[in-house]
Amino acid sequence: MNTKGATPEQYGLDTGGLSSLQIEVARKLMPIISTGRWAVGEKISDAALAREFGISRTPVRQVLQFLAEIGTVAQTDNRGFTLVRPPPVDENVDELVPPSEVDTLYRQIMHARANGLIGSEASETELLEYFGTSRGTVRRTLIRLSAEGLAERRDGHGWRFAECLDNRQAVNESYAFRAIIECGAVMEDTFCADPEALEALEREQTALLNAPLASIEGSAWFEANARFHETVVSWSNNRFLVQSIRRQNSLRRMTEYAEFAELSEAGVRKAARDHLAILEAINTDDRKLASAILFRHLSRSPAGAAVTPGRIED
Amino acid sequence: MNTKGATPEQYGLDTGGLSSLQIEVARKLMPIISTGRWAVGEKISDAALAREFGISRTPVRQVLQFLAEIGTVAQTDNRGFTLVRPPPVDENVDELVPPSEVDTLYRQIMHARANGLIGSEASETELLEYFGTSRGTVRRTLIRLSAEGLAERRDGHGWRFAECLDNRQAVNESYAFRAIIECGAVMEDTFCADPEALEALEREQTALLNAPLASIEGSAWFEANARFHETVVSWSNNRFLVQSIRRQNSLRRMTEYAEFAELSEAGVRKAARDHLAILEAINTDDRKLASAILFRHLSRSPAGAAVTPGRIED
DNA sequence: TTTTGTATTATCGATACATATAAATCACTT
DNA sequence: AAGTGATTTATATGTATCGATAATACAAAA
Repeated sequence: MNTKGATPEQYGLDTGGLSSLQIEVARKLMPIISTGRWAVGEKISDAALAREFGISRTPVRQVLQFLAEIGTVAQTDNRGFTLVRPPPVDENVDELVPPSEVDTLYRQIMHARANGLIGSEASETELLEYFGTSRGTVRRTLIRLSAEGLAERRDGHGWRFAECLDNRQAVNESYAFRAIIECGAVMEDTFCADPEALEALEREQTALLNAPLASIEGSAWFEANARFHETVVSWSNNRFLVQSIRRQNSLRRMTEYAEFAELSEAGVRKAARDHLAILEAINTDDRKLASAILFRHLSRSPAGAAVTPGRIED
Repeated sequence: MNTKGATPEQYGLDTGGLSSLQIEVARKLMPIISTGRWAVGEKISDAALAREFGISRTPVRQVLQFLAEIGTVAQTDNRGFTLVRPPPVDENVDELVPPSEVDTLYRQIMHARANGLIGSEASETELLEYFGTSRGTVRRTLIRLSAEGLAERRDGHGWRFAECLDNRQAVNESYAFRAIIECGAVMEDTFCADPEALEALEREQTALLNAPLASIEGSAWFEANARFHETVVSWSNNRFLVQSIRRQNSLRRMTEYAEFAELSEAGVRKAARDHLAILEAINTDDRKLASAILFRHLSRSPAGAAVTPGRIED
């Protein structure tokens, strides 16, 4: 691999002139359009979107102008943007709007870590040469990893990566940890479910329960689960509990890169049923029941008999 | 305020020529010497210390040379360093070895936030000018805050601080979190106390129970507590539980500086008694009892009646 | 009055170079 | 052989500047 003077283009990345924030916006916006929030011909307000995303109008307008170039929207003088036709299907998104450099490197590092290609410690320069990116990208990626608890600066020089959930022991500990955190969260005095969010989760889990297995993407399944657990814990209104679950999700996401968890019919349905039962219990404010189901849900059978070794079910 | 070409000295910081890593080492090393690990005249091995701290010999030697300058140790040709006399009492530590710029700014930001001097959102430049430090320091401090979940980058520009870094709320959440973690740890199947460590803790806590209040250093008290809780959780044999408590301890170590936890006779004795009762229960393997005492120990009275607002008792 | 388009300003990111300093190596003493 | 001191090398930091771009302010149109 060429490690010197590498430009993004060499790696097939053509950012199409969009900045990283703009890329982020584009990748958020396109699915929204796809799901039909606006009818064809309807006006799309840049100011509203800016407010929704919590940023200024400038990057939003730039993305809309980009979408105008590819014919998704049209800009009329003094009348703003209107939808012409929904953007090309989501699968092309990566091609149309490639992930930012940081996103890419983030994935590469996670992948390399999960497969043992890089050790638990590394200096910036090492990574820089190994992946052939710029120092800044490496730096920002590491900062992001550290914000998620997946890496931390060592005293002196270099970075240390979190160990991955790469062995039976670590996975078991992770489950035990989550059981403690999540059951504790549900039983907190300050726990208070948000009805809207609860309903959204119910819809999502019901869909997972009924959809044909073949139509469920592995990553979609993972993210739905992660969202379920994180949302439930967030109702505890305790930032440290939430932070812990986020970290766990990040760790689990990382191992997901290594193994392509094949979904088993039984596992998926069981998990979705559990999730729905938990939501139901929360909805009727039977927190003890919710906690009990959660505990069982997160308890691995001690022998690990029913579970393929090293596989992550939920 | 002059923001260009500013040197630490202009702000009253005299780092004594020590780098941030060296400062850290010095502040770790001096208490170790104080507790009498080495007798006067005994040799202090730089290599061993470097190994212990997980860094190279270079910064350790520089610190030792600094300690030689102030007469704590002596360097003899080809015979390394030997202890001459324990370093000046801990209270002078800040004066002798001022905290690093990042440490300082960290505390300043926490303090400013807690007192409403800065809002929940701020740009780097704002902080930079407000506190009169360098860009790099601001950056690294923010990164650290974000790693601890107390701040996060906003999309676009600027940073957002955690909702209420105003301490009351955060401290309550911290207590609730620790109660969940520690009680969960004690009740784990894999929990197994190490007799030696248990005995050591008992000795330490007994000493705290009986010592005259005036003789108890605030920081020593804090560290003993931190050690107690971390050790108990470590017996759960769950790396994630241990990690969580470590993080909590380091967070508390920082906030402790912001508020000057004055020790109250009643508080100190009560805590030490609680700790001893917990150890006793663990020793007889009555884990339910241990967990119950722990829970009460970590529960703040809801009205907060007995506790000075914003004070950290344990 | 609200929304849109444009101009201005503020902030951050990228880069480069000089400096500081931590790590690694090696020779020497004990 | 182990530990120490000095040297070399690698790495990170500090500072400054420039350019990109996000935020904001403002003018014009609906």
